[in-house]
Amino acid sequence: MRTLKYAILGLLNQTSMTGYELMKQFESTLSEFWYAKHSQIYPELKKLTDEGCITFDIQISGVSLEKKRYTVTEEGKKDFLKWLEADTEMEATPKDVSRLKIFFSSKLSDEARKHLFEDQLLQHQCRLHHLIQNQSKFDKIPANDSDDFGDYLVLMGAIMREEMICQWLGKCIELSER
Amino acid sequence: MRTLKYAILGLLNQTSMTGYELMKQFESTLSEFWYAKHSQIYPELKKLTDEGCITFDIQISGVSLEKKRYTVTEEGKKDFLKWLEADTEMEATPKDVSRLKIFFSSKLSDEARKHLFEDQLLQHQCRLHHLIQNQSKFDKIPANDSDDFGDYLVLMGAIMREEMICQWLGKCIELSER
DNA sequence: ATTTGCATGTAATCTGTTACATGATTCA
DNA sequence: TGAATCATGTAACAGATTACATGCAAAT
Repeated sequence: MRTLKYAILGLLNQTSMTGYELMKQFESTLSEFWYAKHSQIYPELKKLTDEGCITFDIQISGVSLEKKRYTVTEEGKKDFLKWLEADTEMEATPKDVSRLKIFFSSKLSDEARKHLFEDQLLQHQCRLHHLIQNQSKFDKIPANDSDDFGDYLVLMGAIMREEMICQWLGKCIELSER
Repeated sequence: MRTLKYAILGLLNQTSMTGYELMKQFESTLSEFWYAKHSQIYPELKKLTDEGCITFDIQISGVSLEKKRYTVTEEGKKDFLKWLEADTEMEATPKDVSRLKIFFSSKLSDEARKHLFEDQLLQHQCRLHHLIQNQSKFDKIPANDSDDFGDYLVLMGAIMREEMICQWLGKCIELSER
């Protein structure tokens, strides 16, 4: 499906960047729904260059450090928009080790089961806290044609997801203690 | 992490099964949080046999059809419990192509963006409907030491997730139309 | 000076999907 | 008798992670 390709094209379509900056974007904003390590990003950038979707120019930082700043070509923009406009058939529910363990939780002792639920609850409460802090960077809802609009929507979605998971785990604890 | 290994051990720990029946289990119950194709299951069964986690006996069905019925060994049970009891550090948020598209949705026309949201909403409403139908197989909440307990919890979690996503997409449509 | 972060790449391995391949059984 | 399903496997490929590998720049 080449999703990494389109994630990169989409980001470069917002602003020209180096591979390192792309990596930072994946770590920060996009980490709630897509991500890639540098070992996957650099080869993909090379491939996209060969395919004519992006170009780069080399900038020298300091004395001799070479940076490759990548920019989307017209062909790359076309390619990206075509992907964005195409229908997305719903994927299978994502794999989730925690849910798998909860599925088998009847095999645990009462204490171990309780620990499993409460440990998960704590971790998700922590993530929720961070997301809410993140949200404070928006002082108002961005316009639907600004780059921040999608950012706002997915952050809202992430917060709703974590709230739901915390609720669910709360119910699991409740039902487990009957 | 060998998660497939433990998913298989966990299922076989409930009842002995053939590879084909395991595949069916992945397609039905577990599909909300784990799954595997037969092309991944059969090699993994071979590997687990070599590792001494499971054994099999061959049954002849009809005239000549050979079925391998797999059973967990004591070692396999120990291995499974050790995995189940170990702490699970929270994974990265799962990758999600739809959310990636929504992240970039400001690049779409008003109509295309509306279509994206409404198409997703429809698909998730449909999945929610199926999940609720599934839930009706439980006439009461299973005891926390029965095999059905985990089944009930993850189904509840899946329903809550789909409800949350439908709510989120509703809000996306709302904010997009301002 | 040393540590942290910037910056770019490759190699080996693991996980998972799609396609290839075969054959028996059951039901209409 | 033909189609759907049961049943088992392998091969090629795609996607992603971990580890290997190098070197510059900035801050302490």
